[in-house]
Amino acid sequence: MTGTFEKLRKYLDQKGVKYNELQHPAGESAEDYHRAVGCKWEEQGKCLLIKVKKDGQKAFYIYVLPADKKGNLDAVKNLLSVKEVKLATREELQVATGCDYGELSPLAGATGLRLIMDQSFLDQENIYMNAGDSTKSFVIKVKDLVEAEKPLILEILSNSTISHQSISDTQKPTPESGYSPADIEPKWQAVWEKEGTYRVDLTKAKNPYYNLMMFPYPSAEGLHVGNMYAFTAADVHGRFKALQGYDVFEPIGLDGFGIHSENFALKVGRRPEEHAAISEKNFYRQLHTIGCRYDWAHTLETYDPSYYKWTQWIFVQMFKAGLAYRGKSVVNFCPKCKTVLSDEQVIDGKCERCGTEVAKKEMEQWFFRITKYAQKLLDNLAKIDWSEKIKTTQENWIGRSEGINIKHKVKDLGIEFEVYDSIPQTFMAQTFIVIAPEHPLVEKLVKGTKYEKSVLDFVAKIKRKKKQKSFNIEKEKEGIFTGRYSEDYVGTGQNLPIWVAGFVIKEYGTGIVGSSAHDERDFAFAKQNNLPLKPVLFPKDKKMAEKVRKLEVFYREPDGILEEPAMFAGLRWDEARGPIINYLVKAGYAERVVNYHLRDWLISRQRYWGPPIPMIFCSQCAHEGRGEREEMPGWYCVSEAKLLVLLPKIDDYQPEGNGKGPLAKHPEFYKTTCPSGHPAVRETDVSDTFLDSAWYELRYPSVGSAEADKVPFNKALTQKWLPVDMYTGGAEHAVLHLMYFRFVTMVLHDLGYLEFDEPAKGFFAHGLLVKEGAKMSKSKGNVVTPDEYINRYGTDALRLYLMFMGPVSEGGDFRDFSMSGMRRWVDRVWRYFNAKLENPGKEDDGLLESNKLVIKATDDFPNRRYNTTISAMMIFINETINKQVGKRALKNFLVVLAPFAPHIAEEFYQRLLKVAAKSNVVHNSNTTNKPDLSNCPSSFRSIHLEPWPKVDKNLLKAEKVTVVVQVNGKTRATIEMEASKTAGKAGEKEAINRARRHPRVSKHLQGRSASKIIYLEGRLINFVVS
RNA sequence: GCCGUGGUGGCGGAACUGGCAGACGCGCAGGUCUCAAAAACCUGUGAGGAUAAAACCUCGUGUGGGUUCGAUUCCCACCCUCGGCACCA
Repeated sequence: MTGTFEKLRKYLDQKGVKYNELQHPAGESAEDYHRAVGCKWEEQGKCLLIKVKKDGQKAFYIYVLPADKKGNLDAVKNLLSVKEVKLATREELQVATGCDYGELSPLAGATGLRLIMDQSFLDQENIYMNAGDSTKSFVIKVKDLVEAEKPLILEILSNSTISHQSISDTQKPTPESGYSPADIEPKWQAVWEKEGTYRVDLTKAKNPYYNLMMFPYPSAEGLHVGNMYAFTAADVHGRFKALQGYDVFEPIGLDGFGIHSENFALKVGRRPEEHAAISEKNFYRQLHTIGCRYDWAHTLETYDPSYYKWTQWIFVQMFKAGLAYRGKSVVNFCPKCKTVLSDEQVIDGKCERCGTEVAKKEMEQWFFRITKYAQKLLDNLAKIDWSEKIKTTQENWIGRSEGINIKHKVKDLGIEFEVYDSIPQTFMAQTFIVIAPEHPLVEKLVKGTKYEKSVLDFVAKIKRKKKQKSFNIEKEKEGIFTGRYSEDYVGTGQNLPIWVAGFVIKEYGTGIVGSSAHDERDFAFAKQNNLPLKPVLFPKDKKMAEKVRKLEVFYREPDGILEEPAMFAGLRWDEARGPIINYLVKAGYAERVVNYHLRDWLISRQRYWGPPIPMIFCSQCAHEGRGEREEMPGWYCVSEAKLLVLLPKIDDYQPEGNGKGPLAKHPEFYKTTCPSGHPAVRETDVSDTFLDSAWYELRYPSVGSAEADKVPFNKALTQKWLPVDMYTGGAEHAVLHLMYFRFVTMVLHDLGYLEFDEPAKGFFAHGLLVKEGAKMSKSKGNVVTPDEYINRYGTDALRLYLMFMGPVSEGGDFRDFSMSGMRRWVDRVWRYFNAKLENPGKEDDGLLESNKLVIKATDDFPNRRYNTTISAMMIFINETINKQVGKRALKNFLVVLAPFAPHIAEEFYQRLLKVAAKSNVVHNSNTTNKPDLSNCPSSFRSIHLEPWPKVDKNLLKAEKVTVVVQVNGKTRATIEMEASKTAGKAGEKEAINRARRHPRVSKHLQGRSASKIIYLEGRLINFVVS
């Protein structure tokens, strides 16, 4: 490496090129720098290569990466006054430059000069030149540089013949290592498939382990590297379990029904089912390449009629159990997707799928009564082994709140109503009542009074504002008096005025709130509307208390002291809660209630691409008050025998946003008869995509089974394999998918279909893989597909790279900088094994090292600390590369490697078996991409089904230990001792004596006496001196 | 505001249960080999000081306190990051 900064300076000086130096802010990494410069790493575009030979010495390469290819090309032509400039792809550049090594990005790893273009070659005067030192670079005028190098550049351009080579050519084995993932990976994938290495006999398996990962929805751009990150993490776990002797069932499928897929299909002008067919093919192709141990005999797609028939069946069960109902309410409506959304699907007031601002609309919709299960969803959290983070999030989302409903009666009208209060300690402070504008009671209160018009106008205004999203929830403290009073409030004889206020939420509690001086909102509302306030809680500080009394400040703290009612005076706010609730309940003024934040699951979607909701409505029956369920006259579910309700192929499948789905335009679909034979109509809405994925884990084992079209899930298989042992997925689904997933299982349990009431025993939340600090998304254009990287580095190296980034739970930042480093390591392993297998050591050689590795790995795997396992493997290679290593140690290493790099591990394990069998057959690595299975032995023994190595503890006993010697807690020396000699009194004495004699220690002990000596056997000695 | 998570070199990260801070890797620097590259291999790499060179010394895990022979780890207070929730009465 000669591309030093100073050399570059010298070069520029020599050429007379003017430059400025740019010092990068401290702490900026090369990545930060490149980002700042605005260069996109993943630019698929072409770049211009200029080779600059310098004074017969070393060569610099200048890479110009234009953002806008066409414009820049012309600019380059102009500058150089040439007719033609050829652009090369990165691969071509590699070939042309001979830089055919791991790091293929033209901007990274290139020796010598790097020239990075920001945006436009034409407009951008300055370019940044950075020579190896990422902390500073030169800022040079483009023209100056090109002018100085013109003769050379011209010469090079005229001479260089950039040949067109395909990507696969770049993967040709390098002569040094001979490692070619393009050869071995498809080869072993084919062998595993042929041998059924990952296929489990679902009925006979003795040790079942269901390893599930959240299936992807087939998006437009294909499987991205974030999916692969999650899948690899889950797969490593599954592979480890298999090595431990479990029969691991690891299925995969596609969540291809729903708005997201439909929106994309619409965008590209393709029919949803056509898009599904195309993306299915692509996804399964990609999923085959990422090296996971999928069971390809048990795939499912949610849009497959044989699947969604049973999604509809679940709807029917919900209806029969009284858990599906129609409700009219203000719902979230996405104007772009032209459909309603559940609360969970609205993020920051925007549509979860498309980011459009969500509007409020009053519509009648299908709901699932998930709130009925709120308590169970909460209680069961205690018995499942899910990550705490997810549990907490669910807990918060369910939002259980305990309190009381205080009884009220409207004066003169006699209407009774209740007011929810979760902090009733300050009930004596309540001086007025506020009611939500949407509350039905409002109309009754003002009917026929002089307040009627103004109140109803106010209500209309607030409704309008909320609809238009112009209701500022932070600031609005508007309200209006209804003219009514609550009579004799909790027996105090006081009448409290009833107001309508925009800030009250109709859906929470009773939609009516008792207001006091000890609630911030009420406080502000009262001040604005000149309502009385009566503080009853005061801080201990006299001055502060006076301020509270004068209503100068708002106050509510747990250590405040209550003054009223008299019987509780002197109690602290936090200790008064229980007694006060007891008092109010006993006196009959209130009753205990529990409220939840969780709302019912809005299930209908006015779209095309989903399972039609299997319901029929008969207006005649409705009129006569007949129906399948008493509370829902006119409604019948499609009988189980008549399922499936097939989604018809229609041409006008685009959503119109008129409150009805596209199916509503098709009488041939919706015209039917009710069970009594009257003409009736089918429901034309489809169900939410989250219903599709709320039960898929139940289906996987039964896919392809004899009665797959007769039952949603086979009873025996379900009993054997479920609940899921380990479920891996993203934390972002904590309140969406994971809540519905649990809910559906609970319902099916209560209906007697399942013996368990939780779908997954374990859940692991993987972190998010981001791209240079930003979330990968199509809109940002930074979605990375694994294909490209698999082509360049191989699946094994990519898997290792992803798992080495850090703990899987934390996610990571995908950058292609260090990936070449991992490929280098895989190359190193390749050479290592070639050498070791050629000349294996004695049986015990390397066993100590491999034992240490196995111990570390055994420890790390359950915690998914894969990064440290990989680190331990690197240490093993480093420690033994120049030593003799026996076959046992080699095998141990390969077993640990296998979950991460399944192909290379298999490759060398098979060679190892041959060596062990003293066979003279030398394995020829194929040079074609076609897998050659001819030399695959019939009695194929895959490394992936080998038992996890046992640790030989005797070996470790013989090892020397390092004892740390400290003086006053500061490490001054270390001494080596045999582990066996550090034990007991004798060991202590020996160790201390040796420590004292150590020059570095004695120096610090000189002239001072140790008042205390701490000895930890075999680990540490600490001399405490004054 | 509430709930949760985290803060360690140039970067990703490591450190068992309170016991050598910075494993492993990336990057960078120097070297070997090369006509020259690439690859490979070797060496160095927290900061500061000291020295001809070493040995060595001091500081250092967001900030300030505390507990301890000893603190990245435990306790208290604060600051910041990133998630999630939020007029929930």
